[in-house]
Amino acid sequence: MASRSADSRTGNGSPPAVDAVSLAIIEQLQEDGRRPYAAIGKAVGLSEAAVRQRVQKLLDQGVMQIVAVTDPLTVGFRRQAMVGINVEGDLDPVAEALSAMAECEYVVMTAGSFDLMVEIVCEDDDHLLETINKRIRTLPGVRSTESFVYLKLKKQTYMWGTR
Amino acid sequence: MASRSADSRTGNGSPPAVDAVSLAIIEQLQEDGRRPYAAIGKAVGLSEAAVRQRVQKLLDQGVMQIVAVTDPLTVGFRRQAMVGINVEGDLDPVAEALSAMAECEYVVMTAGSFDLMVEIVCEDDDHLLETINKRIRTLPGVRSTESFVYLKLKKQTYMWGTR
DNA sequence: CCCCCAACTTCGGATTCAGTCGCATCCAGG
DNA sequence: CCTGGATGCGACTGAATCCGAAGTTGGGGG
Repeated sequence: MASRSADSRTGNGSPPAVDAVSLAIIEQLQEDGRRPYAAIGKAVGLSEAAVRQRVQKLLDQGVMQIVAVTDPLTVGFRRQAMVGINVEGDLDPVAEALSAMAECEYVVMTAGSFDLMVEIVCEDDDHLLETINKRIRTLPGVRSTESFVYLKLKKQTYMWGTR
Repeated sequence: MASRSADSRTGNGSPPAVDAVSLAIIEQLQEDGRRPYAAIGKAVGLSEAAVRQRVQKLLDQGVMQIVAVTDPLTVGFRRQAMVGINVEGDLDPVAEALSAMAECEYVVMTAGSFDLMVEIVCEDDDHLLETINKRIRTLPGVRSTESFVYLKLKKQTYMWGTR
């Protein structure tokens, strides 16, 4: 029962370990997020209902989500950049502020010569400049930034766990 | 008609501009990749079949894909890093080699003090070291690398075009 | 003016989804 | 060893959804 208390923890404990069958289900849905439960069941050796229950649980637990992902260029976002940021003092408030910005697609705290790295998705050069210069660099605690404008996206997969 | 010939091009011409209705459909599927076509139709003002046809075309054209995305930590990948790379000569062969590696989730050519930036997803420290030290740094043309190990992922969305 | 193409709607049948039930298995405690 | 509770699975049923085909409309281009 003492071990039970650990179960309620959100993420990085041992309990939420996804078993091999659920991994196989995830792989199926990574190929096609709309694949019918029956087809998945046949592929992984489970009944349709069992697959449905597992998928529902995986979604509820936040282990995976099923979403549409788009090519930014074709939906009108022509400028992207990775921005490395150095911060003075506590990282959290800066990370929170960045996360609240719609243009920040990706915010991560890192070890190395940057404290934070942020991926920015913008419509055009003006939008990108405005975002970096007026909104990020003016955040309290931001000491310096370095931008890496995207020239060409060569690979982008969503296949974690498919190895 | 001369402009017509450009239509056959894969991606970055003007033609594949996604109209407002398709954008609305994409937004629906970004919220829930399995939402029924009828529900989407009601939301965007189209019949169920019309939505289905548009979704199929968007998928065929590669404008979007519907996939399951997972939290790397919960499926056994505990070490991630962004790696900035400087290259000697042509970037393409290096980018190709990186794209072929399963551990490289994300490969992009950039302007700035790195030529390439790559996101690496690994199971543990050994795997990460092996990947960076033995497989990336030994690629012909790679002049230098700089690694940014992830300490905490603060935000990760898939909402391009939902603004 | 007519033809053609693209996109939409309607429609019916096959499939799939969403609950619910009972059963087998597994563990903890008596 | 045996019992009680919880969990995960397969089977079943009605309702919703998916899917292909066919018919309709509207707008260029010849």
